[in-house]
Amino acid sequence: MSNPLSRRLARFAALTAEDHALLEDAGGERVRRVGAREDVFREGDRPRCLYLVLDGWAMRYKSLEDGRRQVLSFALPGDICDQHVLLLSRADHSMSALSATSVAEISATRISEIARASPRLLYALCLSNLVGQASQREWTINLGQRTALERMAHLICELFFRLRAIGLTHGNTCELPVTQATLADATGISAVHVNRTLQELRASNLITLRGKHLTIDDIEGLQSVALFNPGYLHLDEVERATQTARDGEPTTPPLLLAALAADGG
Amino acid sequence: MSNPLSRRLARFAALTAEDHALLEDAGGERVRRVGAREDVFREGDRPRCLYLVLDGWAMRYKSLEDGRRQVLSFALPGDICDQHVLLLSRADHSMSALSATSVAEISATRISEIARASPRLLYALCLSNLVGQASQREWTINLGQRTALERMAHLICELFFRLRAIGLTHGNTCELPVTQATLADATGISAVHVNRTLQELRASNLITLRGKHLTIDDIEGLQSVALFNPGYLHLDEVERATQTARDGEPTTPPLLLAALAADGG
DNA sequence: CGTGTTCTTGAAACTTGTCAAAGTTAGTGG
DNA sequence: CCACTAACTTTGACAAGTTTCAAGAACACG
Repeated sequence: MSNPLSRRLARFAALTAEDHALLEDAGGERVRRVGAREDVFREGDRPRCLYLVLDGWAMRYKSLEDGRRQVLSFALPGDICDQHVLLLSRADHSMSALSATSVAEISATRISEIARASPRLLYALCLSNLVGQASQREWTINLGQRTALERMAHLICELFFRLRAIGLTHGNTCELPVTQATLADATGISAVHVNRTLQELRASNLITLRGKHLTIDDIEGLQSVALFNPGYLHLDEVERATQTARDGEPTTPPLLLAALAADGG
Repeated sequence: MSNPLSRRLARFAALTAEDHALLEDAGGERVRRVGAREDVFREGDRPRCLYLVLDGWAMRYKSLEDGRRQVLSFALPGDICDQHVLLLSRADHSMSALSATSVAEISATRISEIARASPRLLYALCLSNLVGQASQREWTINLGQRTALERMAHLICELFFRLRAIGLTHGNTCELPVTQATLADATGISAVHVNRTLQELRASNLITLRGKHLTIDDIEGLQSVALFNPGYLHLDEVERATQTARDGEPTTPPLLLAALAADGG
């Protein structure tokens, strides 16, 4: 019940005891420890399995030929690297650990076993995938439309909300094991300006940031600066999904895949 | 054989005559004509079906409360709006036509029929979906790391390559029914600066752009300015997928959904 | 207790945005 | 088919935001 994948998927569907049991040994399948700054997989690698972050922070990123680098997303405990790695012949981006991290390697066949055994789990996996897409869209907007200050505030909001959803906050504080250089690669602003931007957020009494220790002093103020609306994170999708579990079929039209499972199962 | 969905999916898998037949009437299911600047669906709408662009150009976009707007992607003939609309209770972004456009409305049940009837089609649909995600990642990098000039060049490269793949180019020219204001919303730069940037591309003898008529004068030069690598568009994915069709099961580990279809079918 | 990484600061340069107005094009109705 | 209007493109001058470079301070690790 307490493994990260269970907790994650439980956000998207009301899982039964059997569902949890199914996920339980998936988490233990094969665990790999990755040190800070080490890659989990690299652009161009042949995909072998899905990676599930059990503990620690990771990021997905992609580089330009000349060395410029863009962080695509941060992966927190319970997050699965996106499924493209299984369908395409080569990974088109890399993933690396920001702190000491442990990741579970889940084979494709295991995933499909899980999905076939439980329509709820398939539904939850699809939703988890779609939430990843929604986040990528939000990052697109963040980079395209927001100012440096707004972007930083937005990123901090996202991380704080996500950490809170998985129980990794204490009141209004959390860890932020990310260097300013990495924040720069995530927000598309220079490292120097990240520094100035963080100072501005501090000066506005919105956050306190010392070392890797972040405190949100004024979450509403921060959200308002960031034009942050947590909807895209779908942190409470479970309400609708609960109906799914009850009726056997989702109340909203299912994605092609969810539909498949419902009919074909 | 000649409908846009067929052509699109044929890029991702070697389709049989039956596959094409299946797709044939899907395209005709229900066609809606949308005038320029008109919305196909709007953020907050309840999803009813998938939209397939048959003809004309459309865009997906999302707005900030204060009116700033980010284009998320352009949809050309053969493109499907992404599938999130079916799994989430509310659309989290809008889609609107850039020119007179016709879109087919494909119901969720129809999609799942198609997917269940042919593993190849399911596989192709999944790939189509993943290519959309890869594009979104590329846009993230574009906005985060490239300069205004590089971004414009990159966007033009993407559009030209995509148009060529669907036969909508004539030599090195194509239509570009997009105002500079829209290009601004897509590249995250101001409309005025878009204008200057286009002039710079013209001055470098890379493109000719008069009205809605675009000519690429030096595609290699443009790609090099843009740091453009067409790989993410997966314009030639069919090679691997051909194997799929032959062996009945993909040679690379299938996505959870493709796996489902292969086993459950 | 070094030593390398990360954070911070200042000044100057550069890119991009804003404002405002003029020119051009396209579409509509008389 | 012209005239008129609205939408779109182009221009210049200036302001603002952000980057770059360079150097010093703080911190973290072995």
